[in-house]
Amino acid sequence: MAISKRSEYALRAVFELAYRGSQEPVKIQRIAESQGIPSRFLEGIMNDLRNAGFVESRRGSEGGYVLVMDSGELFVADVLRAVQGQLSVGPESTTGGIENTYRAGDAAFSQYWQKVDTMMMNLFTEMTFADLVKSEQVNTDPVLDFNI
Amino acid sequence: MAISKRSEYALRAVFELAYRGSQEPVKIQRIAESQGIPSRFLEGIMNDLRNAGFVESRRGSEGGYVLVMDSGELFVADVLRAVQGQLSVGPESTTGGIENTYRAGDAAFSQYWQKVDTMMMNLFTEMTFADLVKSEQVNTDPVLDFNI
DNA sequence: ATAAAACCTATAGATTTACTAGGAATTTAT
DNA sequence: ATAAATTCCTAGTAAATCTATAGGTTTTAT
Repeated sequence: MAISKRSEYALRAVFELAYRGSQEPVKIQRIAESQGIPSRFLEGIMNDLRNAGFVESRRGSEGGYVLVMDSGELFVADVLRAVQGQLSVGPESTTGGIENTYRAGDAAFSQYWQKVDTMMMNLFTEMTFADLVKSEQVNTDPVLDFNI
Repeated sequence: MAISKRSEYALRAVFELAYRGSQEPVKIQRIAESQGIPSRFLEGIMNDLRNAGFVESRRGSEGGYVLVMDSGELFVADVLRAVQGQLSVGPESTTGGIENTYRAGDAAFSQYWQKVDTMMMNLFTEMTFADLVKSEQVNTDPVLDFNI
């Protein structure tokens, strides 16, 4: 699994909402401009996020999107799952043909890819958007920069 | 980064060589049949592996490929690097336009993807083909199956 | 000499990705 | 009520990437 542009945009959009921490809905246009995302493209992404239940939307003049849950309870893994098909790193299982023949290495690789996937998922499941916001603040706030 | 079919084939091909442990060259046809890889496709892959210096080839009637190094000194990461472009998981860096504007989250995400990549690389760099062969034997040898 | 195999280059078909377009539905401001 | 703003829904397209195939050249063992 590679992080697609779509996934990146989804993460950045949620980050933007968490970063602003606004109770008022934020428009797609705003999010798009702030994060450098094509706005029409972002529409579809926000839809996925809404269907997944992470954001609520309001239409009309003062419309936009609001984070439903606390950013400390929303994980990178959640968003990735919502916008990206599968999250596994290993190669696609040969579901195509009726491959019944066992090949030397099947067991070893299957086990290995499973391990890799697990490690990956752990990384994605450990990181919340609150963490990311905190990290951003630490990295950009000059007051916190002790290296000057 | 997702593991492409090409990468999977490369790993399986090297595994096959390590698994056989033969001093005699193994033909592409044999590798392809054993591992279920399209043989013409495998040609290009073996070429990459040769250019990377992991296998040596012999042409002609009794030709084929031999592993150059001990399978305990060859890592999954090496093979992936040889056949797959980049190994990073995070999204492509926006090298396209002259994007100079800093966006909220750049620091946080950049740091995060770097961490993810590092963890990934560790997984790939820790696993040798000798390990995989061992794992395959443990998983398939009935004598070693204590769960019966 | 012949056969068998690696090697080289090109390319076709399929799939995925990133993005765009047009309009319908809904809410707010006036 | 009307108009404007915004989300929502459904296609579709251009480009890239990936998988695989094809034809022919070079090398080697017998």
